[in-house]
Amino acid sequence: MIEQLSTPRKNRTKEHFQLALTDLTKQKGFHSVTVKDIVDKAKYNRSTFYTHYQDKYELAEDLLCSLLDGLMEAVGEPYQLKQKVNTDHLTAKSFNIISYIYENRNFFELITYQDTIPDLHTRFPETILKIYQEKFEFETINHLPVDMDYFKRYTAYGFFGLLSNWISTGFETSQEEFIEEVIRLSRTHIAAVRFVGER
Amino acid sequence: MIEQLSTPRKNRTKEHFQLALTDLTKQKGFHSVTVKDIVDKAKYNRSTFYTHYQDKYELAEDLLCSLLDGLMEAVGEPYQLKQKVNTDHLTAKSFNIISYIYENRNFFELITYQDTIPDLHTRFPETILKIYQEKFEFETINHLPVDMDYFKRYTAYGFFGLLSNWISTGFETSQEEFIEEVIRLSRTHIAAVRFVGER
DNA sequence: TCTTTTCTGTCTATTTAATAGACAATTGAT
DNA sequence: ATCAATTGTCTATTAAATAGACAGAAAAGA
Repeated sequence: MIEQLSTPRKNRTKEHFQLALTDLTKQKGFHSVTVKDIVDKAKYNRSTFYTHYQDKYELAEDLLCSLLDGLMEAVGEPYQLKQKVNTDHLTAKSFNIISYIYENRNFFELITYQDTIPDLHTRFPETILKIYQEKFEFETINHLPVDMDYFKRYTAYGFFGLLSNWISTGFETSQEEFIEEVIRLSRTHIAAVRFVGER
Repeated sequence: MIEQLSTPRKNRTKEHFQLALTDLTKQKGFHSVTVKDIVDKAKYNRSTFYTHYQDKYELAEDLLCSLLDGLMEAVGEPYQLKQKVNTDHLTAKSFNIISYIYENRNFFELITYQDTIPDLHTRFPETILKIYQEKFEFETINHLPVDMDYFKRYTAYGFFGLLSNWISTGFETSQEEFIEEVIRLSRTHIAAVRFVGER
């Protein structure tokens, strides 16, 4: 009698629709993707689509949220640090944002398209910023006094710029090399990082 | 009242199990893949697995058949030729075996693994041979008389050797370049090809 | 422009694939 | 030798998925 909002079965079906939308968006651009295209690709009945989503925009929103929420959560675990870490000791392990994006590159490649998932181009960098705001604490080199809000925005968008390039070039440089580059640039003005706990 | 042997819904579920098995086999080797692994990966209930397959071996067999049958069928269409074609006029369009393998490279990469889908290492080349036997007719350079059974076996396994290398090197050379190479080698002893119709 | 086709969103009724869970037997690892 | 995990088989249950109709909107063609 209790109808579940989320079950393994529902999630599975939704994921298949999400994957279909991702591929179709790359193929023909989001605006020209039809619900029929999606159900044909995912091999479901058209009725099934409407039991889960109102239209393709709701599906796109769901897809976007799934991956951006996933990105947020990926930061906390499993390599969460408890004390502050000097940037000259930063290791690749700290950067699970990067590995998350790489693992889900099939989705994040969508930022290289113009006619793509709605709001992706704004909400992806916003999410990076949110992570910086909520999950990290920074210490400037020589304790230079700065407005930390601005500093976080500055470094977050700097990082976003590097990420965009990494994605757009088809992940040419390896994860490890890319992380090294990010660390090198961080050291120019960040003395230490603290990863803020979830609770 | 009539129970269908194959429905879109069944096929879809089976495909998901097949994909899960493919990935897991690459990850940990076929012998150590469990049914539990498969259902966890594909996100189905374990009971569901047994409504479709007896065990992982039956799934493997199904997967193997799907792709080898697909390969057979890919030859006939859509570029089936009706008259004989001189090898110096062979074009890339004739080689839909190659494009099929490339499109399904996620599966065919399994030949680069030792502990892989049972019988793949023998049945893949056997299928290539079967295609040569049933779908092609050859004409040797200068009409040199040969036992055509042997000739087909010889050229089929030669082609298989090239394919194996192409797959093993991670599809380094492009489809087009690879096809050109195959054509060049074919010309050394094949004067003409005829694609045999299905019916 | 008008015509035709395709797609949409919403709605039924139906069914069957998927689920949950128990069970003893088997396997694998320590 | 022991313990945990997995297997294969079996129930009963259910809700996701299907089939299909419908009028209206949108897109494509003439």
